Amino acid sequence: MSRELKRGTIELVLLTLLADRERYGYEIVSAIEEWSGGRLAVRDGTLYPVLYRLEEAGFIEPRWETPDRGVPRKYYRVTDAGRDELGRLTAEWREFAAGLDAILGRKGGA
Amino acid sequence: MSRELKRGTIELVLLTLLADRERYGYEIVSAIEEWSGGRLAVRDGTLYPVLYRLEEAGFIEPRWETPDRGVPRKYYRVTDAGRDELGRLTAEWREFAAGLDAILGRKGGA
DNA sequence: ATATACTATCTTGTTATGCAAGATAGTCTA
DNA sequence: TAGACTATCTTGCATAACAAGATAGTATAT
Repeated sequence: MSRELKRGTIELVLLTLLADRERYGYEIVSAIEEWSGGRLAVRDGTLYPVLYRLEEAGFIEPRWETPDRGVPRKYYRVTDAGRDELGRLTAEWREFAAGLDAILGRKGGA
Repeated sequence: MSRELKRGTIELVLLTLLADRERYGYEIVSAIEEWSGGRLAVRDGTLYPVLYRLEEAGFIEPRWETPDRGVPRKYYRVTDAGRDELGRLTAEWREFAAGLDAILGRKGGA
């Protein structure tokens, strides 16, 4: 899977997964593979910087959970602004995919 | 339109347009807007380097046309290797879009 | 005890590429 | 003689995905 195609879509993917429910970073890696039917994969070294970008932009909020046993987990949830952004990014993706599908000749894309 | 979404798709777009028929660079800029229904746009400063990449890879071939009047035009046509690459890129795009749509279309659940 | 493997977060350096901005040059009209 | 338009091409910048590695706790086996 080409690295370049993923550009600009990972934030959309993360917001979608976190809008479903609160998740922690390491969990998201496997969720992406599962939700995409094995078609998409993202490394954790890619994931964390994206989470920080989203947090700094106010789209998601972290919450540490430190269990008696086990490694601490940092759970993220989507803010109201994050849901707005999710809607915006989704619309942008659909518009882009529709434009590309129109060029490829596929009818009724996105 | 986000710059990042276009990443890795411009070569696919160019090969598609040039597989339709021979075209020159400046013409492709407007063809992209037309074919995409106004949804996609690419600057000429973006286009020419991509054409050189495709030419160097052996996917397209140039042909200068110098009319008695007017600025010379460099027409590109797709090679056999270019058609193979077009098929490969198209499949990759469809796989990626299917994966992302699967994530976007999934409402809750495991 | 120690080695391996797994969970989990985080950082650094590399690389690819789309684009803004500008250079160059010919044509056409006012 | 100026402006707008066609047409190709170059330079430098910003962004983001990733490989690779660091850190650290837990679990199992030998």
